[in-house]
Amino acid sequence: MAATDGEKLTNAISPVGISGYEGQKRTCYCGELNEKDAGSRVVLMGWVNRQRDLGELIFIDLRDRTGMVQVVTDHNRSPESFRIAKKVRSEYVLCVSGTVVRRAPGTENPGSPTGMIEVMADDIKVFNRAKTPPFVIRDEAEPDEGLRMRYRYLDLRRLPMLRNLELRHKATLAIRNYLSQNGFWEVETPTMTKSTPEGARDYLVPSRLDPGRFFALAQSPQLFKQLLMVSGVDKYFQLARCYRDEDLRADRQPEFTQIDIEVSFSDEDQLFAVIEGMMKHLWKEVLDVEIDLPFPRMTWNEAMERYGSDKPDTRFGMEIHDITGLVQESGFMVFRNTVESQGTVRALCAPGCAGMSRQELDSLVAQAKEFGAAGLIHLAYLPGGEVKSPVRKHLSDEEVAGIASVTGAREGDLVLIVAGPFEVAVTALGRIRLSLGDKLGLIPEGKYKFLWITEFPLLEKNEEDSRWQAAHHPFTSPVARHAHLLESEDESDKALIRARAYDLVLNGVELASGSVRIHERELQDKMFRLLDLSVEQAEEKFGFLLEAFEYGAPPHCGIAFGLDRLVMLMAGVGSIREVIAFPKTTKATCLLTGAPSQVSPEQLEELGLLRKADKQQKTCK
RNA sequence: GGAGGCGUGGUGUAGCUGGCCUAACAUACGUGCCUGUCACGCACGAGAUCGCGGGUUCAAAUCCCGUCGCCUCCGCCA
Repeated sequence: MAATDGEKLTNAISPVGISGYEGQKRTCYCGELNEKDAGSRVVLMGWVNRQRDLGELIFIDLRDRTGMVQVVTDHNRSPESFRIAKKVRSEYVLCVSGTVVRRAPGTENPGSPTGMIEVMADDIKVFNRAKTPPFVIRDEAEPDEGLRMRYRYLDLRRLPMLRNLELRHKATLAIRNYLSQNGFWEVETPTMTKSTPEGARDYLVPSRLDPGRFFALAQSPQLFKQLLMVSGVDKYFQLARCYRDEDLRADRQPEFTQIDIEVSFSDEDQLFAVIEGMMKHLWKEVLDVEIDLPFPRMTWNEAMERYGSDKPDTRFGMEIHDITGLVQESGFMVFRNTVESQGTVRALCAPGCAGMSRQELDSLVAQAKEFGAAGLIHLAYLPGGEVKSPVRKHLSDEEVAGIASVTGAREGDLVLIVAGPFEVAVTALGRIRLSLGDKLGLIPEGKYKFLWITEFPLLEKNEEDSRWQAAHHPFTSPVARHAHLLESEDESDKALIRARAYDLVLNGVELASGSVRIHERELQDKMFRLLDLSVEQAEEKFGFLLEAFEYGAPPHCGIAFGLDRLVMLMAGVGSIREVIAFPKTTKATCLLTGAPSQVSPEQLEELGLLRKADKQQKTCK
């Protein structure tokens, strides 16, 4: 029990005697010792991972951030250190002096990197004792994540977590080095800035000196980096903390880090080359993995057509196929009606899945519906040539054969079909593709498939008020061939305009996002008109940027990486919390510090958030 | 805003079609023994009113309702 431990710690007469740190120098780290060190005297400092007391012989696994090494004491050799070792417990903090020796034949531990040697202790000092930790600090242990976050400092003691922190450090260092060598300057921008009306919800900071007014924590340095281009910084980058008050996910935290980059007098091709070089450098430096350049490029349209996603995982195939032409005169009315109402019919082939059970099929249908599809049709191409499907009787033999031919389905395969509006049909199948790919084990481990997605739609319709809004942000250039559509009278043309916006995708994860910016005032004004923004509104929201652009803005473009996601993928873990030292829960709280917390009425009053009267009322309660 | 999963000694789990549960197992913890362990071993011991609140019942860890916490997903994230 915690209380008992506390008593033990404070009341027990120390049998070991805690030593202060008196300048004794550590000579090396535990995990770095090997056979070459045999014979040398060392001074180690670290935590007790485990003590094994064999009576007249005691082993201690001493741990620091590099790893572990076995310390031995026997009572003949050093009675004093033996006496101390006897009382040592897990997580005690020790200074061990001794000699590295090769282990006797037959006592080596091939399972440990330092298993060929051990340290014969002739002096052990205890810097500190430790309560029994709330969970075992061992690499493979996986306690409840809430508990890990509550005691994050203990969770981070686990070597895999320390590895993640180290990896993150190496990654950011490699990025800084690479960008600096390529002429980029790191410039800091304000985190306390002006609230932006569009985009994510802001975290607000009240101004004491200007009661009733608020700063917003920056959602990104977007506007500042464009101002820096106007300033002639030319090549900018920043590892910037960003804050967004939106619901959390495994890959989303309320505060996160962007690798923010912007360059002047460059187009996509030049920027892509710099970024590709950065990724190559990063993977080589940190993971010692060679990656191939250049990265393939795919337009947004093609990505949606083939993978039903704007961040396709191209580590495996199972692509989506268009069978609209095949079924436009189908006897199955769902298909025919879809085609007549300008919809589309798409299919994908799940290899070897013809034998799927009723239950598994039902779950696929449920998934498809969850992803927005009206339904999901399946055709099982059974071994022997028979085709089983709830709609088999509505389909002609030609249709059945045609679908097999287009999707590449063979005997034993299952074809899944969704009919509906383009984006609905392909995204539903795209999600099914991912979930099946995972289930069928089609996704290879250890592969890095980078991919540029280009020509995103410039605008998208806001579902709530059906207004057009910028898909990326309002300063994104349209592609030249669509510039004329900006002024088109035809409303449906707006959906067709493509932007000079791009994402870098890795293994199905959006790693980075950017665009070529508008740097001419007239084009920008057209853009605002398109977004139904009046001159006044634009002025109110981004006036300072528009004004800056009137003093000579260079053409510029940029990109921003989610550093947390990048490191997550490099570390091979499933959540960015694993690569963030002190993450927040899915309710955006910090279990370690207890933030967010209440503040005193005095504090609120000082900030102008509480009137004196309210305060008195509150205190009276 | 919505859907789902989980919550039982310090930790990880079992039990959860109600009663034989006076809650099991492993590990950690405490004491003792042990000179080659490395998930050390052996013996003994201590440790949980089953997240919290309410209900149903003769009887609730178990069923129902609510609530809190953690996680996953949808919406959301210019």
